[in-house]
Amino acid sequence: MRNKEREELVGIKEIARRANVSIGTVDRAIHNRPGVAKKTREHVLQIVSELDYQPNLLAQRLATRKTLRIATLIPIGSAETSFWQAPLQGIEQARTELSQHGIVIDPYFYDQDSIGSFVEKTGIILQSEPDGILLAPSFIEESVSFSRTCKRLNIPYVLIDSDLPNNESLNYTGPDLFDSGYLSAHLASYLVQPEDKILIVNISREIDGHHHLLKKEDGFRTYFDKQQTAPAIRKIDIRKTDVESIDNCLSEEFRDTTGIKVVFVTNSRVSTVARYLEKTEKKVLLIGYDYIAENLAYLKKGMIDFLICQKPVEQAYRGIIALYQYLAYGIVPPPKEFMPIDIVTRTNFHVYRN
Amino acid sequence: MRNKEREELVGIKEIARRANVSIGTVDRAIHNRPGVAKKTREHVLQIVSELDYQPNLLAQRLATRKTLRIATLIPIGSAETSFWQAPLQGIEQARTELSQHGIVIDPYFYDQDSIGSFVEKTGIILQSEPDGILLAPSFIEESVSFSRTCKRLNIPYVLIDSDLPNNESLNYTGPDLFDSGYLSAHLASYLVQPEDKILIVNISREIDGHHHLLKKEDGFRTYFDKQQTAPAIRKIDIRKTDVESIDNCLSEEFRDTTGIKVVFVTNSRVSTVARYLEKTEKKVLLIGYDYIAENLAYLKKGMIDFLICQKPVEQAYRGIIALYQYLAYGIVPPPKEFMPIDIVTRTNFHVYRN
DNA sequence: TAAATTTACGGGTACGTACACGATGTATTT
DNA sequence: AAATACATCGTGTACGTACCCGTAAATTTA
Repeated sequence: MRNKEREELVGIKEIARRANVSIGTVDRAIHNRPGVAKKTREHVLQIVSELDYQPNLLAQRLATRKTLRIATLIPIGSAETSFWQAPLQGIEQARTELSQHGIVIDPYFYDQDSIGSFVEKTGIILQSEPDGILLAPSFIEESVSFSRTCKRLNIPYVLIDSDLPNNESLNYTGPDLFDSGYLSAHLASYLVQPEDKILIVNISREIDGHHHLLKKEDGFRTYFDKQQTAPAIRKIDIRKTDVESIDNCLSEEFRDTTGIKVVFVTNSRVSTVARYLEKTEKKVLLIGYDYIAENLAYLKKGMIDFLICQKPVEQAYRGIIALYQYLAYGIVPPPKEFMPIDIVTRTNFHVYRN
Repeated sequence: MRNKEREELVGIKEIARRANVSIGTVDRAIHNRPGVAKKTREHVLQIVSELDYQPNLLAQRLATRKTLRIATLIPIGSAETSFWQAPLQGIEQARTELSQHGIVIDPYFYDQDSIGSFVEKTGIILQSEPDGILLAPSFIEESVSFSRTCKRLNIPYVLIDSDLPNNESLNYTGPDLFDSGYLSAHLASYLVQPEDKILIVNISREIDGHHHLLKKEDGFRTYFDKQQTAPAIRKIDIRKTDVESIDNCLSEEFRDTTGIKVVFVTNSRVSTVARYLEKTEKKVLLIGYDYIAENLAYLKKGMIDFLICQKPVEQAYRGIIALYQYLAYGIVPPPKEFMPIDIVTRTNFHVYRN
């Protein structure tokens, strides 16, 4: 560690010297605060651009003793799926890092099965008057309504996990659902012969609202629509998510249809399908979603062949960082930030970063 | 943006007040600099731990006007492969971010085909007395020798891309080559029938020294060794890297061997194989390495099916960050940081982050 | 034209830490 | 007992920026 070999870093002081004004005036000019003559301001800004002045962010944040408060609203991890632990982890990570920079993050949670809880929490958040909001929307209409309110109150918000129609958020960081379905079909295409059949399985209480699944299915089908020869594709919607109902629906399907070679489950509930296939000793290839404990168990056993993952931890982390950068430095993020579509198998899950 | 609601952040000043000493003494005690009575020091440290004092990193780096200098040494991007542009990009990214924190990064390059250039550059680097070094080793012996010198001079160094035997570096950030070969075999296993044959292709001037390739091949074979039924595996080593030589070698192989269904190329030169296969209109599945322009072109066309990628940009970026954290804050990184093994196809490359 | 007001600008202090220097006190030497 | 050495500690300044406050100059009003 050797001492500074100062490369004459220009600061506000040097600018003041060159412009023959005080540093106070330079400060006002740069932040175009009132109280500086037009001519003086132009002169100062002239020098600022000449010297390509870059403010020292350290000193800046040290001097502005502002505390930015960011509220996050995501579903709470349920017993049925541990998926939402991942985004929460990303939030915690951002919280730890940013606490050094005077950022406070307040996490809020809603019940994915209760619209009321969602509306309730949005009210509480608005009351706390945060400087920015990160939202993982589930209920389309209510979320759109909430986002309008944020817009009106001039509170910037970012979305993760799922985008909203006609969205005007500062940023969306999440998957392109269509593409992930498309990729799944591409993978499936390697696994089937023309005479084989493919089964798409949607498992969700409300498949209409959750257009998640439909977009993935659409992507999946679109891939095969483009091929000249395509296997037969069947699909079932399972609207009761308990084990027994799922077993029944699958049993029925496998009784009626022979030659199913690949099963594509459009969300993280793939483990329940794996459970069924294991129990009934069916030899089919299985593709599903999300790096969660339940699924990994079956991935290791070889019951699940491919998991499509979209870095939920990083989604939340990046969302907050984008918000932070905007609030603290005025950096406007790109409106859409699509996450990579990762393929996780039993031979690479051990080094996967969720 | 609302004003600070100071949550009485404890600083060195508050500690000084409580301990009835000056902030100067607290400073000495914390950094255990000399000049503090044993009793006083203990008292101060007592209070420090009671208050769970966390130094303000902003103020710290603002006050210590040290400039840390990090030298990086990687191969220069050659006409034959653009691979090394990626790590360089990671270096540049780190450089941009860290310039705010008083870190200077000096990139050096060597010619991957010239041991002399490597040795020469290591000499220049040592002469510049950097505070830390990031190295992408190619020549095993010379690199080991260089690392010993660093050790002796007490200059911390980190490795990327490829580890060294008996390595004592501060950190290695890169792929686990064996695992990546193993994964490739797993993918290949979905693509073949028992009667099919698999061809492994090593393309490199010095396959002995470049044990890269051998480790991957080892991982690949190991996978099939564990299976009860395995396809026949053939392999060829191509030691001349010009187009003509590669064409000849491949022609010979495909003339002598029928039923080759999958070709596994153990490095980024897979595009040259794709070129051959395209020209000769062979219908085989192709697996190779690295997200580089040459390969992407064939990926899009469907001539390459899978590319295994290991985030070279991030490797370099993380390596430098690890070095920075160590030099600036004394944070010791984990010795090995294995990168994820990513599977890139023509349906997900557009959102891949190299 | 003098007084009142507004506008423009400089000076000073604070943020939290590091470090040089100087001022104490205590122990050792002559 | 005085002189010296040394250990211990406090003070002051600096890092680069923000922001408050006071004052001088320019402008308007009486």
